[in-house]
Amino acid sequence: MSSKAAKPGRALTIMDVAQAAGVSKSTVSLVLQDSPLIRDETAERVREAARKLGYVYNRRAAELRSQSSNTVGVVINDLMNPFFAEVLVGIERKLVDAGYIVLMAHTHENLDRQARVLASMREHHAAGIVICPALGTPRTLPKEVQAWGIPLVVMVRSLGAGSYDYAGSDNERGVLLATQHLIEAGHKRIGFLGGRSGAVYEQRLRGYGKALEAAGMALDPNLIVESDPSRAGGRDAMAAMLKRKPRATAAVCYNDITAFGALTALGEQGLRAGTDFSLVGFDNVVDAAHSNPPLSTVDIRPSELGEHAAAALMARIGDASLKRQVYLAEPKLVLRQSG
Amino acid sequence: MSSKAAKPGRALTIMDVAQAAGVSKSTVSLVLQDSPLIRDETAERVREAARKLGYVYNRRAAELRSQSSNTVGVVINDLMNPFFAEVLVGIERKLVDAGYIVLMAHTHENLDRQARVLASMREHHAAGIVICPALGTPRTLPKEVQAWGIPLVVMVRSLGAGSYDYAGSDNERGVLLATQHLIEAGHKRIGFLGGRSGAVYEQRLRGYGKALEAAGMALDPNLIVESDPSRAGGRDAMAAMLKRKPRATAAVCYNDITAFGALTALGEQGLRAGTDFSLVGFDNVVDAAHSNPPLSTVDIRPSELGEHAAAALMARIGDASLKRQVYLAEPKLVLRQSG
DNA sequence: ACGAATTATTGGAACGTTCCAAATCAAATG
DNA sequence: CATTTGATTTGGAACGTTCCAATAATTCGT
Repeated sequence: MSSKAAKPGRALTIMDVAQAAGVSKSTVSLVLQDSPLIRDETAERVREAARKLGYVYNRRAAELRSQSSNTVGVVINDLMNPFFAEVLVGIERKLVDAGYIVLMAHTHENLDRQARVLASMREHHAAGIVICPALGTPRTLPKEVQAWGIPLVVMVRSLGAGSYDYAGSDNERGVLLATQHLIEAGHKRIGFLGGRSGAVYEQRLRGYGKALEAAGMALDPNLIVESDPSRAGGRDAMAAMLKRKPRATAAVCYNDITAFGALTALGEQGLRAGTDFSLVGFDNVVDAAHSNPPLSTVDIRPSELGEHAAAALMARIGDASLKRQVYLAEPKLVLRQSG
Repeated sequence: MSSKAAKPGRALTIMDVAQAAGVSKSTVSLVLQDSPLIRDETAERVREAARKLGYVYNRRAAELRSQSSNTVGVVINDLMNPFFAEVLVGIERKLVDAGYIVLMAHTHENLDRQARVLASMREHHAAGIVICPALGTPRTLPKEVQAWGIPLVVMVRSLGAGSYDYAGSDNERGVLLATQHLIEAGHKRIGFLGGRSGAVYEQRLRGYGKALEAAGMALDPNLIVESDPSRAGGRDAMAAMLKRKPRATAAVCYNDITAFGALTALGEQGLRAGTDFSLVGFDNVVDAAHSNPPLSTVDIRPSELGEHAAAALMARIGDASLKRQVYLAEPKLVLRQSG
């Protein structure tokens, strides 16, 4: 709003404010920290001077001296997937509301990039890091980052056993629910569509297998088709699935984004999801309610997941000795038109 | 990888490395900056010592002393829109490749939040900021941020006349192209669907009007229906549009995401885009190629746009006296199945 | 082999804050 | 009025770098 001085030689410092207010720099510092040590009257005078001069706090200097930090690193593997965008939004909101600011990096599933940005965040003295690890991330990552002395929470993709904080969802159960639903609807040939590697894939696929098994149905490998976890991937996967005979009549998808792609492939064959083929996704991305047709899916509340990850990180920053924190979103099946 | 010491009293500093390498702290500093002043042999010895000790560079201290910064602020208004996610990815990639790191904030179109995060980035001494301003951002913002001494580039939403750097697209021409296409396809009742306020909306709407005018067609306000720029909004808008009589037979959408919503509404009426109704979007988000059916749209290469914004910012950081930089993506119509 | 020119290295001040122990002030006590 | 107590305020050191001017080491020309 009101920025007066910005020219004078160097930047305004606490000393300039001190002088203008007729107090010492220490007093100004205390005021800026809202210390109760300073008499209200004095504090007000200092604040007034700061405002008048257009002083701006130098957080770098402050953090250097106090060995503190209010920046948090967030590393995301695939922002093109709206699921992660939602998660990121949740994280960011929670952190900013708590007074942090986010150092964000996108790895695009590239391990080199991931290593680089982590190192950079370390150099920047991030107060903590939340990461959704790129595919192929070594299980030793949490230990390594912790050795740096930086609190870490792993998100979505678990990294094997270990004592790191984690926020994710119960993937196995989620897909189990979805598959059961299709079974109950009377489908006899149910496919598992999309996705490929990684812990999440395995967990979801397991849920599929278990549901089939519980219903006494055989798992037909012919009905599992892998793909990139993207819309394009889902489209290709569904196209492939429709070619396999005997044809599936329903499928649970690796995630919503592949389900969207599958919807397209169905449309291209003149098939409509919900009537000609039953489809259910996973994630319940906000747009799942508005796809064509609206997608039945497993809700794991993505942005809440992000908020929980952020909360866990802040808790860990606050107390390094906390016991392991794990948030597992409880999956809920939400039925819409696609299946 | 190899972190040995992390315990000893305080954190490792340049002085520890100096001692271990048998040189002065100044020499170590020079080595860390890859200064050619230091003999190769000495430099190697220093690096070796640093590696052995597990030294990590303290960028905060360095930046404080040198009054430099390698962090850039990026503020985004709506990450839920894949268009912005793509733009962000482009920005991030370009910046990280150039050695910067991104301070990211999401405003969710909230002016308070925007003001807060900008102030925070200022305190953090961001080297520059790229912003896609929240709706209702005062036109004075660029001047204000520049007065802070922070290079700024405005993205997507222009902020009136002024000498700020800008990266966006030729919205009027883009929509004009789209509308002309529908006219040439023989449509007589063409709607404009979705979007609401802001510079972008006005520009796109103007392109629509101009195309109609050039073809000697009257602009029927009844065919313009506003909405949130979201999938849900687009869905509602299309539902509304289909109710107005006489009915439109085609529409150009404010952007891809509303077009996707429109596709859903069409589906719900048993109509298929491309045959029963022609629809064209705007942005060419990557998923536009894989919607159901694939969306005809105006391509403005979102991630490239982000890269250009980042490039402009870096150029400005490098030379404050540069003349105004403006990148306007040249829109290209890409025809797929929806229209 | 000697001073000049060049190349390498270095110590101390500085960046803008916070921390600490000590100094000052006001009020209260005896 | 001197003294103790508690509330305020303060100067200087410290955080871990980089910058600068100056010193030390090396190379060169003759």
